[in-house]
Amino acid sequence: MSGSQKVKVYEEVLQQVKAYIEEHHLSPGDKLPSERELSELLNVGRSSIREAFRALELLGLIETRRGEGTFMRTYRPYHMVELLSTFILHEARTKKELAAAKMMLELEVINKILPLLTEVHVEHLTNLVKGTTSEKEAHTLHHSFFQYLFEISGNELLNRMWQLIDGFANTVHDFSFSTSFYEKVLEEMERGKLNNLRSWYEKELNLSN
Amino acid sequence: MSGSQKVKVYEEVLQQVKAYIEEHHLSPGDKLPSERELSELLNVGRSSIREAFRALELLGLIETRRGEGTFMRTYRPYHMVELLSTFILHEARTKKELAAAKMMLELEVINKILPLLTEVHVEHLTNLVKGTTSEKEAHTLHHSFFQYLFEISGNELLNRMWQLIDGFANTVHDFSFSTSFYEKVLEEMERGKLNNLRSWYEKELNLSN
DNA sequence: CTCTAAGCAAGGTTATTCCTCCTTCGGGAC
DNA sequence: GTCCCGAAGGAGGAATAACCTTGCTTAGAG
Repeated sequence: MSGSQKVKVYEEVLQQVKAYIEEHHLSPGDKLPSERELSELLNVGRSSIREAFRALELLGLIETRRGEGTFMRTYRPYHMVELLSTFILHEARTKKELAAAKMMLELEVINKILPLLTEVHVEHLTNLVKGTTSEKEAHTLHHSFFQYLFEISGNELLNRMWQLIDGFANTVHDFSFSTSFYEKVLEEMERGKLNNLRSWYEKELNLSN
Repeated sequence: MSGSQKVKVYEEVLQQVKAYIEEHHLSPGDKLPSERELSELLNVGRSSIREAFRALELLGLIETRRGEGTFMRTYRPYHMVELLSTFILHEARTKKELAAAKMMLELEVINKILPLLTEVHVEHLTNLVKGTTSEKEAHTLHHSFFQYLFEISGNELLNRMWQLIDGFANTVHDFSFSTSFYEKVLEEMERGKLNNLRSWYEKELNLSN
């Protein structure tokens, strides 16, 4: 009675778990309380705890190992990504928004690392591009290329954002770029200036539409 | 037992639900089978169905209305971005990283709306800036200014990302800008070109360090 | 000291029960 | 005939108990 809570228990549990994590400063790899323990601690049924845990697991935020327990995990787009494809298909708008966000992040990282770039970096990137011949590897190249840039930049936040968006984007759309794109980028990187980058990028996106 | 299933039931359910959706061509708004129905159809416990459903619900892929049933939902990527933001922002929260992400988004939105800008828009923004005198209102100005730009751009994903970062950043640090910044931006907006924007931005950020 | 088996803790899964909310539908009042 | 109200059924929300499997720990046999 007392005015019926609109909030579902499992949502409340999610909040509590989040609070627990922050309070105890849990990092990836650390163990969360057991389902039974939490169930008693929060005064909710074990099923509700499990519903919350399964949700977090699908998100890729926790990992649960049978016979051992539930653990924090470094976030990586995961099971979720595969599922999304079924649900997104029709949304042309979502597609565009994801592409825009992805481009923004990738342009930004290039901009940021430009002053930090050394010959070693350029060489590494050149090898990546030259080592890619088949179209099949095209996506891998794109990912490695930019992942490397994000590592150079050292900005963990931007990196996370990119990984997130990249994961989503790839379920919706094939973002393969022509190798000439990377070659041009490298060329101008060595010159230390990237003026037309945005327009190249947009050209590539139109091609693959 | 025949090599022990490693796959959890709720994961299997997820696949089955996905298959069901594709097979029956369900679109947003359509109803999914009830928990009890699915439970019987797939020969699994209702709890397992619920675990799968709660996970999908958290991702924003389905919506479940008590007393009515479970329905497909229009996918919105920013829903997920929001969920993950807590954890992502939590991982990397130096002022520098936050500022970089914020700047990136704000520069991006300016870039995007530039071709769409009309006199009406510019006038609205001018009034915002001129109507702000006290420092106390400085943050409000910044928020209204860019919120308006994001609305013009119509990109909900970028908007949501910005709101999350802006909100988080302001609880941790003070990011006030001088009014001359907005004046300069407006000036160049009317000229239709924004060359030095990035450097102005960085100058402002250094001031507030 | 080493190996093994028992025991325990933790997740995996199902079933039952009860509750609350929403929709539907039928009967009676007007 | 129309409108309103209430009962019934359907659907999700939640708790609890029971039982299984897995993995770790540990005490005891050798």
